[in-house]
Amino acid sequence: MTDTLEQLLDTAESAIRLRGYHAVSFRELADDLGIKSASVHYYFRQKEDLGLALVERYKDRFFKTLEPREAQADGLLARVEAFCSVYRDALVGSDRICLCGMLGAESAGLPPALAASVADFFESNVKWLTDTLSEVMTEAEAQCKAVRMVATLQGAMMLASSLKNYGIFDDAAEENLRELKSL
Amino acid sequence: MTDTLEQLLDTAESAIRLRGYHAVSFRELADDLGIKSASVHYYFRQKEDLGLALVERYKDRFFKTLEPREAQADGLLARVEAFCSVYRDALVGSDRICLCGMLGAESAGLPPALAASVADFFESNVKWLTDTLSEVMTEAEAQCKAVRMVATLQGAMMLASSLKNYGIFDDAAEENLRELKSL
DNA sequence: GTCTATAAGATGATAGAC
DNA sequence: GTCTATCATCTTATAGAC
Repeated sequence: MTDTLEQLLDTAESAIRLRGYHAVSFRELADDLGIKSASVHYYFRQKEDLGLALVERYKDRFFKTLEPREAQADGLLARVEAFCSVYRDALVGSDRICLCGMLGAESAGLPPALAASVADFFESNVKWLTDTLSEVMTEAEAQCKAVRMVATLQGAMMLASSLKNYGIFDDAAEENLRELKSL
Repeated sequence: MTDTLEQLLDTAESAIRLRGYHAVSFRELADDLGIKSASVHYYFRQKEDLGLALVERYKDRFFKTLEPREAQADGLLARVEAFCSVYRDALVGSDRICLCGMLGAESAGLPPALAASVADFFESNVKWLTDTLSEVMTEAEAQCKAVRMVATLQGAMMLASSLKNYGIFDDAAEENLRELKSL
């Protein structure tokens, strides 16, 4: 039996990734856990604090999932494939888009600190890919391709979710890799 | 002086594209227009009706903007560039992401009819690009590239908005076209 | 840690006057 | 068309008991 804090984070992440930050309330999360909303406030004084904790946890998890896959990958293409596979697992494993994809869209309506933490996730993503791709091209070229790849993966999650068809994510992601292979 | 309905649609679209469907209220829209929320209900009985009207108007505007640019474009590449330019103008002209990009992310939390109308926007987008690209490749290949292109444009809007840097959209979009040129 | 109780305000929506 | 008035409900958040 997981403790309440962990259950709370899981439930909140799941709800926000499905419907967005403003569509999720402390009451609803409390109901899901069989507690009262005042108890949710015990863990997170404000909703913003919950959001910040969720994004921090999400970032940690993302890179902790990526690291061993990267270490095991043989060659540039395999490392980029590893990166894409973390995205794919996030989508397919939860039937939800990326937490930061959702919050990134809602950015302008979020508490500034939360929006900044989300932006940091994207910067880290782009940096990781840029560093990886820089092995075989100039850094400027690598950054363009890195930005495009993160944009494609995020957009493909949103599209696949709206159209209720994961094949769409795979089509877009494979197209990404196909281009890299022909390099 | 535009009439109230048009002002209402403009204000609502602007607010939703900035902060999301659930972060926008009838009261807030009424305040922006200097009227009362009961008057907003005169135009749209439910919030869902407003959402539906917004997406319909957005779809119309998108394709009415695209058509003359398509007609004027010379060759496949120019036609795809025309498509991308409608996206770019939507982002840069309003300092906001695509209405359907925002609602697509929030899809699972929206009234089903609204989510369906948003999905239809994406299907139309993919169909237009698939038909265009089919001139020079198989339809299966064209569809993969079409899906990827819409995903990239949508994701790039979200990224550019989160990172507050339009250069990011341009990098991703140009990368899209570069690939097409080398075909 | 979790509860009850409560506050102050927002929200979608309606009835009916002007 | 726009208003006032009102509703039931939800929301974030706090104080203080157990």
